[in-house]
Amino acid sequence: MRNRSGRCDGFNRLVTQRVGALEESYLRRGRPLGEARLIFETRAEGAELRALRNRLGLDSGYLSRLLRSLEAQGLITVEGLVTVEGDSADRRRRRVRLTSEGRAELAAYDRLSDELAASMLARLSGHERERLLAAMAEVERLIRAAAIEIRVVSPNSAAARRCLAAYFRELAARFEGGFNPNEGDAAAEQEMTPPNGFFVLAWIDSRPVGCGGLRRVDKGVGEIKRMWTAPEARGQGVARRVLHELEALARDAGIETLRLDTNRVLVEAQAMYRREGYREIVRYNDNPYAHHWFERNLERPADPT
Amino acid sequence: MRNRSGRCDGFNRLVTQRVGALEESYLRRGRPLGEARLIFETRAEGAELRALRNRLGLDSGYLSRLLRSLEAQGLITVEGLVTVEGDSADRRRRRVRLTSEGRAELAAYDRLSDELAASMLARLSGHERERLLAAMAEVERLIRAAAIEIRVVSPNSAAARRCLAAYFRELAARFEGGFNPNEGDAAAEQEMTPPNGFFVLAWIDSRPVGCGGLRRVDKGVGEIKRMWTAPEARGQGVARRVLHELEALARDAGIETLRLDTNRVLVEAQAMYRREGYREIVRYNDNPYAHHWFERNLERPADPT
DNA sequence: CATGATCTCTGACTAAAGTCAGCGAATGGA
DNA sequence: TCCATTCGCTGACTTTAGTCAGAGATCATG
Repeated sequence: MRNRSGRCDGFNRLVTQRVGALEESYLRRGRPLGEARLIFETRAEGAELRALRNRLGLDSGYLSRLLRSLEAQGLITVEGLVTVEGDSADRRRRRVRLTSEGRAELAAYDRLSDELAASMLARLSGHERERLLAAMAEVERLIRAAAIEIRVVSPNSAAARRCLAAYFRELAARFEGGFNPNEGDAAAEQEMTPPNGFFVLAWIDSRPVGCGGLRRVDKGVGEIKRMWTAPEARGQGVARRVLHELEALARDAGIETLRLDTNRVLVEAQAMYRREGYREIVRYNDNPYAHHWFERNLERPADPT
Repeated sequence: MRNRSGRCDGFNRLVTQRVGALEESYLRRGRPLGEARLIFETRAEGAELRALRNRLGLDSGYLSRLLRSLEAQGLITVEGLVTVEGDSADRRRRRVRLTSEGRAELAAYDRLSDELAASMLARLSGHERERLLAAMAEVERLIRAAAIEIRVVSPNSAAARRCLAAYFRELAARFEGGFNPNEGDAAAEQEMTPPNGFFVLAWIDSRPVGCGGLRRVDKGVGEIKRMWTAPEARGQGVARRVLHELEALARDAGIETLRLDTNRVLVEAQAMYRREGYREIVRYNDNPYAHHWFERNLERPADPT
């Protein structure tokens, strides 16, 4: 442990130094770091104040003042939320957007960040450079994966309902003939409460970014349903973590066989199930939206073939 | 380029976040970050004010004030340099040392750093954890390597003389019969100035941490001498970088064959020369301190066998 | 439609971080 | 020996970062 932490320790000190150098270079643009961070975190696509406050850990009063200052510099505009599809948006919430000058500043900050990285890479050989970039990507991937937290929740909780609603909206958009949650398997969620089932949410930075449910269909048989990952969190192994959690819960509940169905357009999902040791089987239900049916025996390890 | 920098960018933002979390946890010990950083950077072995000022980028007045505050808390003592071996030390310079209370505080900060790392690792599987640690070690190693800078200097410059003096001290301590710089090859340094030779220093954070020299002994033949790495910078590839630089300079100067001699106790050096493509040859000089002689043809690639 | 909660904003603060000019002692070369 | 330089220190300052209480608008709920 000491040994391993020792290694982390060196890494911590090293990156603290690099971050120090980065922030120093930001300061050279003649703007306090708080404002620079705000521009940087808003990005070109804009952001809600809420999100900025959480991500940067700012007091709401302080944030407000920083925004006024950036507004006075002509770098941002603050506006109410746009109403999406008749949904009357919460008119208390506000959204920051970079003006074109603001986007130019953001680009300048991005350039500084690039330059620091480049100056760091310049003295390495091509081979070493590739290894460094690969190692950095690996660290990034794994730390992001470590930031995912899986928790069992009630399928009726507010966060769960938001995830399910987003899931159904996506199905309606992607399925060839649309999707009606009342057909298929309407009230499956109600069977996803202990002890006969579970519903889990995946969280990143206390934001729900994915879900999945398990219900018992027979003594030793369970079914996985409602597997979904928020678009902004894809490619980080969220669904895999959700699936593993459900499998562990199933094992604890004495379930040996897991089944699931899926639509033909959800090719990423099918690929993941195969990777995780699920094998295609014959139709076992009459879900009108399903085209493929999978099964896995939890006793056997999940080596993909 | 954009693509690659894009990856760095994500990494930068990620570590900025982690560093933010780390500093927040430091603040929980109820001491301003500036003081905490100072304790952290002083480490158990103490440090010169100069070094602290450079590493942390502090104004000398500000540093002084921070030190007074830590002194008042009983965590550090500030004292003059100790005179080493009759060398009259510069009595303006001062050195910080942690008291036993200070070391306890340092340990507490180290623990916080460990805990953050552990909480980060906790959600990963054993396999992933190992990959993360390996990737972090790789990033650390390569960034450290990238921080090494090699420059051609005069062998009479102050920094060069300091390195050579340290080198000779080390030889005197390690060689079985001691070492007298006046025997062997006394004034070799004088031949290490362009165009007939070169002397290079390796720098980390503008501190010289290693040296090496090249002199021409015949039309197409050169000799490598005075290869040394400071103890605190070993294991980071400093000597390898110095050697590569000298080889490149030799090539530019039309030298095809490089030779060198070494003492039997310098086993790390011998291993490095072999790794870098040098082959042992018969004695080519009468250096009384040499037991092994090596040679490499620069036309051939340096694959070790 | 009353009530409590939430969201942003303002004013009045405090603490921390950092800058600048200059002093006295020590040093290293001409 | 003199002179410019370096090192650490002090006092007087500014800027940045962050906190706290409360106001006004909006929202969710019974």
